[in-house]
Amino acid sequence: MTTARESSTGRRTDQDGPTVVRRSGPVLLSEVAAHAGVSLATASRVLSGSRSVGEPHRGRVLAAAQELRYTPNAQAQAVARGASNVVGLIIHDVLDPYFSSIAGGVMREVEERELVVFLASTHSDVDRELEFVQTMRSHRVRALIICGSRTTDRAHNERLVHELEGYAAAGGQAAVISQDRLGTHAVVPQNRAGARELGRELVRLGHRRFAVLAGPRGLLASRDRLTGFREGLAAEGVDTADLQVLHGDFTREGGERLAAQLVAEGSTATCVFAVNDVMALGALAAFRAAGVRVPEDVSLAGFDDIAPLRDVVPSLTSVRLPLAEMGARAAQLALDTEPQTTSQTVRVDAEVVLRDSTRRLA
Amino acid sequence: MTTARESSTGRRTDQDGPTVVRRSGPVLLSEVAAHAGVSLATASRVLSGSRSVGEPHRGRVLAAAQELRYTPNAQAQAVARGASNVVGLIIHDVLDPYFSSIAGGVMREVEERELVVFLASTHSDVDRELEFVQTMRSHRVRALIICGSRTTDRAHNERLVHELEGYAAAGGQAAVISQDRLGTHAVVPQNRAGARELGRELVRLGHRRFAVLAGPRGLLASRDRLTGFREGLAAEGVDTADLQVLHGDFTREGGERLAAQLVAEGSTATCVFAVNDVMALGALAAFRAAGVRVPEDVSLAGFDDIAPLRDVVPSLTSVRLPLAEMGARAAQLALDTEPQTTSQTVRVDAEVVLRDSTRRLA
DNA sequence: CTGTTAGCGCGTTCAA
DNA sequence: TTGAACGCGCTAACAG
Repeated sequence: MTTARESSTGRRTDQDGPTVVRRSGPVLLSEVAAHAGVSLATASRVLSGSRSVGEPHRGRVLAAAQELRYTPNAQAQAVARGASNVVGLIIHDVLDPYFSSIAGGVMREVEERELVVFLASTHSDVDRELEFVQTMRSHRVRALIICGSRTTDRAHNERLVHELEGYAAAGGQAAVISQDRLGTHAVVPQNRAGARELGRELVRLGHRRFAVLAGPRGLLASRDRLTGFREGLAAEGVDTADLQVLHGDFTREGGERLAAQLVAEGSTATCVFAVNDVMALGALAAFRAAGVRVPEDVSLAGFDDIAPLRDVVPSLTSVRLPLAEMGARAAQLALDTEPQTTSQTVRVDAEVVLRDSTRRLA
Repeated sequence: MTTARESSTGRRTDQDGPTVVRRSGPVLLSEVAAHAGVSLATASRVLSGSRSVGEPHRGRVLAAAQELRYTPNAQAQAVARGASNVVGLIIHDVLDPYFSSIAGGVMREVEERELVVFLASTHSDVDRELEFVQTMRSHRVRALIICGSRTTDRAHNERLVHELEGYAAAGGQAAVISQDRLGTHAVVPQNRAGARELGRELVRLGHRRFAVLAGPRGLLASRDRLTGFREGLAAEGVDTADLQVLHGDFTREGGERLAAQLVAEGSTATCVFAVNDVMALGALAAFRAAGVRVPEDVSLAGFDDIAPLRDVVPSLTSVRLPLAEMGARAAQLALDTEPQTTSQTVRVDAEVVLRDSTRRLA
């Protein structure tokens, strides 16, 4: 066996052996063409499946490609073709079932079209969100999907809109899953209406004194759900002036902390509404730890109806959102809409699902 | 406002207004250069942060880039530079907490290096796994991470190895999280040892009659855990000849179905080992539905110690795997190893965590 | 139907 | 330090 070093150009070493092909770096189309004895153009045509290929040649190119283990350079293809086949997806956290369910829906739709997805998680950091949008722009993603509640942070919103305008101007399609505030396509869960209906149902169960475990004040999803919940209570004749509202993180830990606080304060609420399910799960754990029984001592309701809810006892009352479908819908909006079209908004209904965690009061 | 149509080339329309720039498609580096009155090369230098830049120029380029909202074309950069900044990640399912935890770890490591991740989910379909490896190769990912148990499917393994050899030959780095069978770097959870220790602990709790809810027969993770479990029982003097083993899907539904079957058959086992936590969760639901109490009527243990376990009652005995760290470690192996180096294997210990779902027998 | 040629957007060498 | 020119791997006009 020869120990001949390869030429510094990193190209193939010419040897007299049969087909001993040592090389560094991927196989090139030009090599396939040469190996098949045709021009680069014809090789490109048969492998790109474009059109018109002579049968003596066609087969030889295919054979050469297979033998050489040729894999086209998607990046170069995208540059030459002027359009990439990747979709960007920005979420807060893969570990959060809310986001992973949506991601699942997006990916199903994306993979169906033989595209690839860039996934980035902001961990609720607005600066990272902005960075990722830039990164996605840079990679010329043909569609960009941003999910996660918008906030009242005007400065951030403006920068984001600015960035998205640049993206759109360059021919990119974007869709958000949350509130319709960015001038892009939008899949908008009916947070307010859903929470309103939940409020009404809970009052109908006989509850009058409520506490709400809310997210950060600037988070629109939390805000909308709180507003809707208030409306629901009011619609059923409950005075919401003294509604107890605690603000914390939009996470399991947030819910845990707030519920503990509720217990410590000796809240007299008979029913607690956590504005999302992960917070509700945290609250459930805190109540359990404090010896407060759900629903005997206090009723508990969440929002989103995430998958892990299936495995908790008592089963948790929630407001169902078709998460996977929302993701899929957003992907459709971004992928199947003609550029230069006015952006569309898809409203998604939320449905109250009463379960064991909310009891009927005597 | 003029309604002048853009030229068919889609380039900028020359107008006399101040800086009215209508164009289609992204802003180009050449435009930034022109706008700054410098050559393309200098513009490239300052924006790529390479070196030596005159201060009259440097500033003007930066200003022009900002004004024009220039975003470099990462694809073209990758082609010109000969190296991309994307990492490929192949998992089975984003919705499965096992995989999303690992994905979280991978992404943390990847984002720390200012890289991007391509995420693909196979839904346990080996053909899709192979397709995705090709796709990732095609996109010239600088690192590829494949997670999910290997199988005994020789044909598939060979094709996969073949594909990965091509990837490696082209200079790519790959790491698997599962078994070390692909000739790549590997992060290998000690499934067998973990299950063995679990078996011993359960016997020490007084159990003698066990049932195992296993995954598909060809799945190595399931097989290793079953083997280890057997060894653990045997080590404590339990005869495993008549160990009851049921095979099903490696999913929550699989666990649910098998547990229901166990109940229907009137199993006399006092302790059930589900080879992974999602199966255990499904089993728990099935037992609950059948009126079989855990752990009073039967003890139950799982494997992986996934996050959602926190919220189930009774708390589930499991074998802890540091999922996020495993993902991070795999990313490190693939990203921080010099190409042409022999592939490394990192063994990851699994730790038994006894909780309420497994009771001590009288 | 095929090969030649000119791009795609950018990095980088080479002189100047 | 700067700019002209070439190269990256591939697609798509254009002729033949």
